[in-house]
Parts: sequence; C-alpha cells; structure tokens
Amino acid sequence: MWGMGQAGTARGRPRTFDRDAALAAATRLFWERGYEATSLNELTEAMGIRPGSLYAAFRDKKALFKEVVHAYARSPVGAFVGVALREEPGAYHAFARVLREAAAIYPDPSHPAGCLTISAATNVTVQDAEIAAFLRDLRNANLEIFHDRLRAAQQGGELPADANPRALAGYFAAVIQGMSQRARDGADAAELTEIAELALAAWPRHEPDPPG
Amino acid sequence: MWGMGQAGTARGRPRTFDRDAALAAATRLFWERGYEATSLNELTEAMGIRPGSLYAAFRDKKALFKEVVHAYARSPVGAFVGVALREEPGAYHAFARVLREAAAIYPDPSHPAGCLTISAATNVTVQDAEIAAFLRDLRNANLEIFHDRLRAAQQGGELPADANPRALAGYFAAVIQGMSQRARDGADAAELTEIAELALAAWPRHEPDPPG
DNA sequence: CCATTTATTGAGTGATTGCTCAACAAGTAC
DNA sequence: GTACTTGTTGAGCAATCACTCAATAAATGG
Repeated sequence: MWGMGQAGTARGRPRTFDRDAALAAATRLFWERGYEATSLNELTEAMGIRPGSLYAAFRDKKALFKEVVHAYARSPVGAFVGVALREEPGAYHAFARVLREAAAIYPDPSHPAGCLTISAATNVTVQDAEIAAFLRDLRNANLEIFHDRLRAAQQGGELPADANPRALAGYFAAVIQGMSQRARDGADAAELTEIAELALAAWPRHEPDPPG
Repeated sequence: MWGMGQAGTARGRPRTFDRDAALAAATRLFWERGYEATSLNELTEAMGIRPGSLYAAFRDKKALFKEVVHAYARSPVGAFVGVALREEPGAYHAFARVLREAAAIYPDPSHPAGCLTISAATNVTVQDAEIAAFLRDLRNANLEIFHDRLRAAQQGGELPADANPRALAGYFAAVIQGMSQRARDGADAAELTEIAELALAAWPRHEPDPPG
C-alpha cells in the first residue's frame, strides 16, 4: 500500500530534502511573482534542490504550481473564506468576517501580499492558458459558494425578498479581488479594513414602509 | 523643426506601415496577455512588421508598452474615469457614472476585457519590475484623484463631516479593480452593472438624528 | 548625377526558458 | 553479498527570449 505516508515500506534511496519545506518555498515564489514570471532556476535555488529532483518529486512546473495552489487552499491563509462561511451562523456576520479577515490577511508582511488564487496567473502565455483557466475556474467556484450562501440567507429571511443574491455574490467577489489588488499595490490593514466596512454598508436591509 | 508630424521636410525613406495601426495592434496584444506574456514574435506578427522596424519606430519593448499605455489613457475607453469626474458636477453622480460606465466598458467585446492599466503587469519578472512599478504608480495616482474629488465633495457639503474621503477613495478603487477582474473572468455588463449599483449603496448619507 | 538620411530586411546574437538523461548514490528485499 | 528501486547530480537539450546589424531600399537636398 503505497502513497500512505510514513506507513508501509520505503524502498529506494530516501529523499534528501523536506518536501513540504520545498513546496512552501515554491509557494512563496509563485505567490510573489506569479506562475510564468517564476523560473525553474529561481524555484530550484529557493527550494534548495536540482532540477532533476524537482521533476522527480513534482513532475512538472504546472503540476508543482497546482499542488502549491491546493496546499494554499488548505492553509489557514487560503481557507479563511470557507471557514468563515461555515462557522458563522448569520449570513451578514459571515460576509463581514470574510471581509475583515481579508483586510487583516492580505497585507500581512509574513507572506506575499494579496491572494495567491487571485493574482498568480493573470498574465499568461497561450501555451500556459491551462493554468490561467485553472485559477479562473477556482475563482468562479468561490463565486458560486457566495451565491449559494446568499440564496440560503434569502430563503431564511436574512435577506429581503427583493435582494439579488447573485448580484450580491458578484459584488463581494469583486470587492475581495479589489482588496487583494490594493494590498499588492501597498494598501495596509487599516486602509483595507475601512474598505471592508464601507463594502458592508451595501448589505440590503428591509426597507421601512414608504411614507404616505 | 522635427517631431511636428506631417509639417516640415520628411527626409529619408518613408515608413511603410501605419504607426498608429501598429500601436493599436500592440495595444490589443498587451491588453489581452499582459506585458511579459506578449513576445516580440507575436508583436511583430500582429503589427505586420519585422523586429528591426519595431525597434526603429518604438526603441524598446518597454518603450512600446509605455507608449501603448499612454495612448490607452487618452483613448475614450481608458479615459472615461477622468472625463466623468471632470464633467459631472455632483460627486455622487460622478462616481455613479464612473462605476456604471466601467460596467459597460470592461466587458465590451470590441476590445479585451477589463482595464489595461489594472491587469497588464500583475505578474512580472524581477528584471521588468520597472514596468510593474510604472503601472502601480499609475493606479495609485488614480486613487489620489478619487481622494481629491471626495475631499472637495466633503468640503462642499456633499459628504457628511464624519465620512472618510480617503477610505471611500480606496473603496471605489478596489471596487473598480475588482470589476475589471470579474470582467476578465467572464462577467457580463448586466452582472457588472448590478455590482456597480450595490457599490453605490455604500455612499455615506447624512444620518437622521437617532431616536430618543 | 551624388551625398545624406531614414526604413526595411533577413540572418543571427547571447542569454534564458522548461526540461531530460546517463551516471552515480543510497536505501530495502532476499 | 546481488537484485531492485528510488533519488541526486551535472551536463546539456531544443526552443524561445529580447534584440542587433550589415546590406539594401527609398526618400530629399544639392
């Protein structure tokens, strides 16, 4: 039974480097510069290995990048959106938490600015269009998660009947993507928090009966 | 007196291609794929010229790109923000027009999706960091224009005294950048218009006196 | 005509790209 | 020990990158 981690028999020469540490180094590079702007030379140097080892352990530059994205999506920094939507019972408080945490995480100097998924493959050659499509699908999947949550909120009475869950999902997705970009352009946590609070002002309230 | 266009004496062999048309072709490519992902091979093919002609007419890939950006900033598609802020007397209506026009322009199929300035140099090699900085400065300059307009609006009484012009400027900048990204991810004019309308709901109103 | 100036052409520059491979190293299975 | 399996190494692959240049072409000035 192979592929089960440390269990079973480990045959052949053991790996001489820490696979997770190497993946983390690659993550940092891809996050900072994006997919294509990161060369194999930079990758191997940052990971402390030679090209042969990289290809033996990760198969491809593309496969390495996809593994980086999947690991990122499971890390606290990359998974905060899903966690907040899952943990917060109220829809408004869920999205408020998402925006406020984004404002704190995106400019955090302990890692590259912004969101890896949003900014790592915006400019890409035709031959690497697959990578761009991969991230675009991921972003649009996140949009659907927003939409589902907001539709449920409307059915639960948390959103007025005349609110538009799909439009609201697109709005929050756009704001979050914009916050990521602003963080990459140098915006700090204070500025992003103010943006988050303003964005929350768009949350649809039940209108009082018009006078007259 | 040289550099005056068709006036004066035109010595030497005349150019055999339309410089503006070539610039437009380059613009479309850079707009679609970004700075680094666009190769000189693609550029010369799209512009219908050989490398020598490109370097004689535009000096550099970098210089060509900067000229593309400057031409874009003067075109109706790239200048709509400045025009709206200049023409609309009311601050709210000015920003409303900016957002609504962005919703119409960004997904327009007659040109690549989104804003060239926002998306043409997000992923860039270290050696081309100058290009990334060039566009970042441009974006941050736009932020300052927003800020100035909103500060003036507050002094003119269009914004309540407790509103924060700087935060509001960052908010609108983030929304617009997010709308550009959403357009690149496939959002149509209808979806972007709904995003624009929701974004406008964050405009600070003078609060009524709290009851009690 | 000739001199001058500018543009175009096609071949080709060195550097870098992602990637491969034969040789060797280091482990387990028996 | 031998056989087998897997990892590392260093050299080097073809392709592409942005870019250059001598030769030639096409205009004006005299």
